[in-house]
Amino acid sequence: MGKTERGRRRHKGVGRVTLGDVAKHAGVAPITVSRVMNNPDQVSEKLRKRVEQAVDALGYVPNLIAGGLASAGTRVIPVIVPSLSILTYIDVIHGIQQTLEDTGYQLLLGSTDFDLDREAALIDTVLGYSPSGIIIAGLRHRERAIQRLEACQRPVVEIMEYGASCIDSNVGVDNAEVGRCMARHLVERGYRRIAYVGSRMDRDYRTIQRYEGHREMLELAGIDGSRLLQNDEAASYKTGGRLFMEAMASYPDLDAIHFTNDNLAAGAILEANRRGIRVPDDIAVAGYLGLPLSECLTPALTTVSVPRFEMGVQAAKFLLARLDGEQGEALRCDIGFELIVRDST
Amino acid sequence: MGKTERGRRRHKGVGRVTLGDVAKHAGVAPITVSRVMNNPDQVSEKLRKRVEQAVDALGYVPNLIAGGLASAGTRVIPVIVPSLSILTYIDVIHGIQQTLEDTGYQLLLGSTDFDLDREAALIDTVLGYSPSGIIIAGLRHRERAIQRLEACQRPVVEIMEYGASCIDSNVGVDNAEVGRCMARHLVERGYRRIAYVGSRMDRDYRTIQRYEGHREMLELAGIDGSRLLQNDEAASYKTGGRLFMEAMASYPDLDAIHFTNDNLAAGAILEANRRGIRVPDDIAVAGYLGLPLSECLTPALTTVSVPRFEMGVQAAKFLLARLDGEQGEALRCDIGFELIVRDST
DNA sequence: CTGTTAGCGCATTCAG
DNA sequence: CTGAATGCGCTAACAG
Repeated sequence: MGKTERGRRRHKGVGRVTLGDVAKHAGVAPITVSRVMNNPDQVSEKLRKRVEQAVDALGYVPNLIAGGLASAGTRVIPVIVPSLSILTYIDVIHGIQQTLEDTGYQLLLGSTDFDLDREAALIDTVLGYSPSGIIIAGLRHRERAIQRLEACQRPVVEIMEYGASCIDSNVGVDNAEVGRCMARHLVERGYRRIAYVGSRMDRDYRTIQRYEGHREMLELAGIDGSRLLQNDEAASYKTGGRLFMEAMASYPDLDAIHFTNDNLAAGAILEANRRGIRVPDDIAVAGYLGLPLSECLTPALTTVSVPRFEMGVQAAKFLLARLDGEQGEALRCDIGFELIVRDST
Repeated sequence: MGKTERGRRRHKGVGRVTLGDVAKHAGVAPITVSRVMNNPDQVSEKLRKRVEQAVDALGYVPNLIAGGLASAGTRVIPVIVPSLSILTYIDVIHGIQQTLEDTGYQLLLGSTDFDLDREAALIDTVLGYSPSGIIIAGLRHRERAIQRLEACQRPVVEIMEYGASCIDSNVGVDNAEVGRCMARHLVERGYRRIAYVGSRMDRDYRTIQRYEGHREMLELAGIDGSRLLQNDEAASYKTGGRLFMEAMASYPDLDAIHFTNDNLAAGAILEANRRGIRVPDDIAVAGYLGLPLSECLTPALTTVSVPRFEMGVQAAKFLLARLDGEQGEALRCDIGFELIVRDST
C-alpha cells in the first residue's frame, strides 16, 4: 500500500490498461514491453515470455493513437473514391482491402460524391490521421489537394485512370483507348449507325474520355460519332432500359448502341427481353466493365472487361512497395482491359 | 535571432505545421488556436479572425492523432463486416457512410471473412484507434470480443440480424421470420415439393436461420421441409444457374426452389432463359434481398426485400444518438422486410 | 539486450 | 474571454 493512487488524474485515465501497467506487472521498463509488441526479436526469450504473460493477464490492447503520435504515423490507409454505390469502386476497394488486411493496415474510407472540393477537404481530414499512405481515385484534383498530397511525404497511389503524370504512383486504365477499342469492334462488325449512351456523364469525366475515344474511332472510319444520349439518373438496370427505348426513339435508324457501362447495357438487354426486341438483329448492344451479369444474359453481352479487383491489388502492392522503402521513379501500371465479344453484337 | 532552433529535434519534427506554429504566427497561445478550431464561439471575433488568417497562411491541418490522444478519442467509426464481396454489406456500409460523412466521422473498414477469431482480433485492433463507437455485423461474437466491446465504454451497434440481446444497440432483420414468410407464400401458392438452395450456408449462420424458418413453416403445413441443397461456391449468377440444374436433377419432382439470395435466384432464372425452361410453369423460383436485378428479369423474381441501405442509415443514427449523449436502454430496431410477389412464383 | 530520458501535438484543467 | 502548466500513452534516441 502506499504509492498506489498518484493523486492527480487530471485527464480521465479512462481506466484502460496501458503499456506502463504491463511493464509494472512484468517488472520491466515500458520500452521493453513496447519492443515485445513491435520488435519481439530485440528482446530475450525470458523477458519476452514474462511480458507476454503480463499482456495476457491484464488484457492489454495497445493504444495505436499514442503509438501513432510518438512514431509520427499510423497504420492507416485512406482510400478516397467518388462513390460507394458504384460497383467498380467497390471491387477495387475489395482488392485493396484483401491485399492490405494481412499486413496490419486498416482502410479509412472516404467518398467524395464526384466533388473535387469535397475531395480536397477529405484529403485534409484523412491526412490528419498521419496515415502511412493514401489511395485516391482519379488523376485530376484541386491544386491545393495536390500540394498537400505532395507535402505529406507519404506514398500516394492514384487509381482508376492511367495517365501521363501522377503525384507518386498510378494504376488504372486508358479510358480513351477503351472507347476506341469497342468502337472499332462495332465498326468491324459492320454497324454504321451507332449511338453512345450513358448517364451522368458529366459527373465522371472518365466516361467522357471513353466517349471521346469512341467518337474519334468512328470518325476515323468516316462514321458519324456524334450520336450521344444521356440522362441524369444513376446507372441502374432500369435506367438502362429506359435509355435503350429512348435511344431507339431518338435515332430510329440506329443499328448499335455503345453503353458507358454494363449496368446500362444489361438493363437494355433485359428490356429487350421483356419487349421481344431481338438483340443484335434489331439492334446491337455493347457495354463496359465486364460485370458477372454480362455473360449470363441472353444474348450474352459484348463488353470490355476491366480487372477491377486486380487494380486494387496492384494499387496496394505499389503502396506496400513504397512503405517497404522502394524509392525513385513513379510506379506506374496500365492494368489493361479485354474486349470480350459475345452475342449481343 | 536567439531563441530560434531549440537545438534538440530528437524526434523527426517532420516539418508539418503545428498548432504552436499557428499560435506564434498569430501572436496568441496555442490553446486559443485550438479553441478557434474546435469551439469558435469561445473566442472573440478579433482573435478568431487573426488566428484564421494564420491558419490559412501557413496551411495548417490539425493533427487528429495528437488531438485524439489528448482527448482520449478520435472521430473514427470502425465498421466490421464479414465480407466486402457481398452486396448486402456494401449497401449497408453505403448507408452508414452517407449518414456519417457530414458529421465528420470517418469509417474504418474491416472485414472478417466470416471468421469469429479474426473478428475478435480485428476488434482489438480497431479499438486501439480509440474510436468514437463501432458498428459490427452480427449478434454472435467470441466471448473475449464481447468483453472488450463492453469494456471500451463506447457505443456499439450490432447490425444485420435483429435479436433478443445485444451489447448496446441493434438494427437488423429477423432471419427466421424471413424464411417463414417466403415459405408461407410458396405454400399458399400451392407449391408442395419445395427445396431450399444456397451456397456456403455454414459460413453465414444467418442463412441457416432463414432455412430453419423455411423448414419450420413447411412442416407446419405438413410438407417435407428437409429438401436442402448447397455447395461451396461464392454466391454468383453462375453458381445460381448450376445449383438450379443440380436441384432439378437431385429432386426431379420439384415444383419450387427457395434460394438463399437473389444472386442465386437470378442466376437460376437466367439459366432457365438460356435453356428454355419455363418459370414458374416448369418450376417456381424465389429469392431473398430485393436486388435491383430481381425486378428486371423475365419473369420478374419473387423475393423478400430488405432495406439494406436504410439499415445502415439507422445504425449510424443510433450511433450518433449515443454520441449525442443518449443514455439508457438498448436502442433496438427491427428494420423489417417486404415480401414482393412477382411472376417467378 | 535493457533501461533512461524526453517529447510527438494537442486538449484538459485550473487560474486570471 | 485568454493563458500556463501538465500529461494523454507510447516510442525514438541515446546510453549502459
